[in-house]
Amino acid sequence: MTTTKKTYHHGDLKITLIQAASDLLHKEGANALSMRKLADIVGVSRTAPYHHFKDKNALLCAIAANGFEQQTERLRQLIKQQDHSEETFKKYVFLYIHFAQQQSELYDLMYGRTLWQTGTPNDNLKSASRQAFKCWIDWVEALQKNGVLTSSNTPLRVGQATWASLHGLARFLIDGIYVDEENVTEMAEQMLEMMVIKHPLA
Amino acid sequence: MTTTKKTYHHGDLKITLIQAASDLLHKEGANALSMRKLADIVGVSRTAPYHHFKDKNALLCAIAANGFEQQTERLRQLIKQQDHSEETFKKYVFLYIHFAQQQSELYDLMYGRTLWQTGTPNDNLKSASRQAFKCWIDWVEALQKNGVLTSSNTPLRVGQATWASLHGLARFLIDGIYVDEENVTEMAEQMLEMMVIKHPLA
DNA sequence: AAAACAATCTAGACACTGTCAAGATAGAAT
DNA sequence: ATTCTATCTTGACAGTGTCTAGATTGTTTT
Repeated sequence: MTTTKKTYHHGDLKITLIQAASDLLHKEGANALSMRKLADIVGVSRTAPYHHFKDKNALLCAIAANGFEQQTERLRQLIKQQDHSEETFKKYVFLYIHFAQQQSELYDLMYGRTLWQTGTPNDNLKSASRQAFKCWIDWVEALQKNGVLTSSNTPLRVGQATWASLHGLARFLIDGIYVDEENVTEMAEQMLEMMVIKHPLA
Repeated sequence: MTTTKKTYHHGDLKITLIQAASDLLHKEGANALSMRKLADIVGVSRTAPYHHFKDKNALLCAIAANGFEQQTERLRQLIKQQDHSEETFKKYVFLYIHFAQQQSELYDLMYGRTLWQTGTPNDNLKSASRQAFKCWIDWVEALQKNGVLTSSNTPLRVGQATWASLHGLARFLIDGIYVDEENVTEMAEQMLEMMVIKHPLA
């Protein structure tokens, strides 16, 4: 017994489970993520995880909530460092798509029906996703004031419409239909052209 | 034995299975659609369906392919009856969203990762979805020529971008995140405003 | 320090899933 | 009439989520 301590009580099981689950999700996909396999990996009995998560849904909610916090933080960083310009907006669009591609399984979990429709979104998850949404809407409002996005509608509506568009592109990409990875840049730029207000050259 | 004939061979099993599966999918959702339950409903042993479909994936592909054919047909009808005007385009946008809402489980199967990423899309499915896509791109080209959609890019790119936007809205709606049913109309209209070219009033 | 309690972990079981293998039955082709 | 083939059945296996009852440990109360 040099490094690994083998006590009856694990000690960190909850955090360890979330980490192992996130890892497994990323590496082998949502389909390969089972409670039993997870318990095996962590080195604990099949039912041990149920003392920290009510059910599988709860575990997945925790992972998804983490994802939302990551994404919110990333957006906050970008806004803080830079201005509310068209360029920053474009940068975020590419960042968003990139995130969806790099973490496609996590992205699916965060925005997909597994948790929101089939399952039951946690309070934690609901709050984390709401925060991400609010952060976006606030920024959209700033972008509207700067003339980057249209002011023909409320920040809420414009925010929903733009995010939905982004989301659709992300989904086509990671679900593997109608759009392939080669043309992501072109696609995103075409989409930006539809979203961003065209100003006469000064 | 008045109506139901109880022969050893079913006769129509393949078609019956597709119909029962579509029905079950629509009424109880993809999660409730299992091969065994299906066999039970149809009144046949658990493994009988496997003589008509290689596996569950193949059955789902058949259902999804049907969905694409329906959608293509609907678009063709709309174009044939009407012109390539902005109004027709708007009509289709609402039709599309309506389809996604009314047949949300089918929509998810058609465009989701279950078949395209996790599973393996059938040749039938690939062909049906490609046809739907081609039909859309052709129409986009006509709409570009009529000045409804932007000509700043190829029909392919504009078609991808617009469809992806629609898809994103549909997904948010049916997956139950960030958009609720009350505001569908407003949302769709905001999206249309981003997509359709604004002409100076004649 | 001893005893009661609560948190955590375990093994066993149940119902469910997709699907493989081996055999039964029926209709079609020879 | 016999062979062939398509179709259907039963039995089995490994995998899933999760419930129950019991074991072990750490914490609190006496």
